[in-house]
Amino acid sequence: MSGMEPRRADSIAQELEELIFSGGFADGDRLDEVRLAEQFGVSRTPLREAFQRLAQTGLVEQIPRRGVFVRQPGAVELLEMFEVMAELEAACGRYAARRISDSALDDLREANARCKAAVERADLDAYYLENERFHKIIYAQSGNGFLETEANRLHKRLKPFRRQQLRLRGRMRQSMSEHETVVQMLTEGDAEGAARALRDHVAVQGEKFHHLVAGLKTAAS
Amino acid sequence: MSGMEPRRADSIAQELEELIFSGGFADGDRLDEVRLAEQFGVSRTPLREAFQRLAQTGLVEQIPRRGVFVRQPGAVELLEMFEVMAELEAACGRYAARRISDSALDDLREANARCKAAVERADLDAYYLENERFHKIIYAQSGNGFLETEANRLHKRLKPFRRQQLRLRGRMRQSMSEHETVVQMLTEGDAEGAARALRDHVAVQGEKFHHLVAGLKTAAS
DNA sequence: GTCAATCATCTTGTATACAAAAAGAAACGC
DNA sequence: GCGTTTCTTTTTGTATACAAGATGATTGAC
Repeated sequence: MSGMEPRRADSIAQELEELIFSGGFADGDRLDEVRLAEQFGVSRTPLREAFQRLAQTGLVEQIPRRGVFVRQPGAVELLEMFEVMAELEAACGRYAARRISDSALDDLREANARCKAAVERADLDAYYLENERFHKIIYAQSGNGFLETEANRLHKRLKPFRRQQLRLRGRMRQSMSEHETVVQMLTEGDAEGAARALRDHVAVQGEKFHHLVAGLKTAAS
Repeated sequence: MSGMEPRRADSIAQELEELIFSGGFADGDRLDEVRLAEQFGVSRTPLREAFQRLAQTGLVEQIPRRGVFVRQPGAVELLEMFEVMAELEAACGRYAARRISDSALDDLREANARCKAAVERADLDAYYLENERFHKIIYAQSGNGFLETEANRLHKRLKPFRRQQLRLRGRMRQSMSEHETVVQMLTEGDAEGAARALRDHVAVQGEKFHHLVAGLKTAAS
């Protein structure tokens, strides 16, 4: 995909991102420049560059003259992000309903079929992969490159949380039927219908997750 | 507002931002690290930090081992950005219709009245300022902090372009009447109506601007 | 004369060195 | 004993030095 050798700072940013996503750090943890530098075997310079990349996506907060601290979103902020994701997806759907190509519609149906197969096998990983394909096709078919980029950005940030939410009982099956509604609306060229279907589809994910997290908190207290 | 001394890199990023916004650089121009460093009287290190800030907001593009290049959006990309802005504002409006407080509604009416006064005086600067207040109130009243942040981010980026578009004949007056529709919808708690009014209000700005730029290009060729 | 290869130069990326600010510890006064 | 103040230590921010890739010129082959 890219024959270009990435700069060291880039790969470090990616690795740190993975670490934070996978729960390697708690909310508020300070990222020690010197410790991480020797851990990665580089100097502080590329690390500081990596920190800025992370700050840009909101994964860490840089406080001047204090340091950088990981920022794991709480239940409320997560719900807010899912709400925005729902709006972006709705917008993609509205545009895509008017602009989507026949071949893209076929791709959508194909991804959906593979999703269905994954549900039958209860294969969470496969489902997750095809689900992502499904959504990215819609982003692209919005015909708005900026919208597509923004949607992908937020989609990526919500990735680790969406996954947990899928584990809820019956969620995969429900999600599938929502996908089918989306495809139908896009096929009919119903812009508002597609927008509504996508908004609800994504918003429900956020709400489920919100309940999940809120529930955990209550249980822990 | 902030008693905190900003780091040097921050202020440099801001200055560069201003420079790019105000047309100090053309699309594709390369930002020379050493030249700018001595121009600002600092070393390359804080400049490189500043570059990353700018890359994050999309003002410049960093190409590994090549350098950073300013990226002035063209007519198409600008239209795309306005379309996304329209969707974000519509979302703010939809939420705000259910959540807005009475005092915020008063603030909105007040800002609108000052807008009107500015139109009468044909005072572009005053109009622009109050218009911004108007929109930011709606972002805040969405009750979704993440949405508010994202809306403000894009709003800021579109700032220099929105301004030019206001110069079109009759645009300020039209914009005013659109504002009044928005206030009415929010007062009535009509979520979909507020969303539609705001989407149209912002989308038309993008379209006007698109025509404006496209027209310039055609005339120049 | 054109094209290719090599070499010189310039630019970016990284490492190290230094300065200044914040955090923490110890001494002092009450 | 508690709070305050000073001093030490740690940590961030910036400058400089060095390494490696990219650009452009020069040379040579055909």
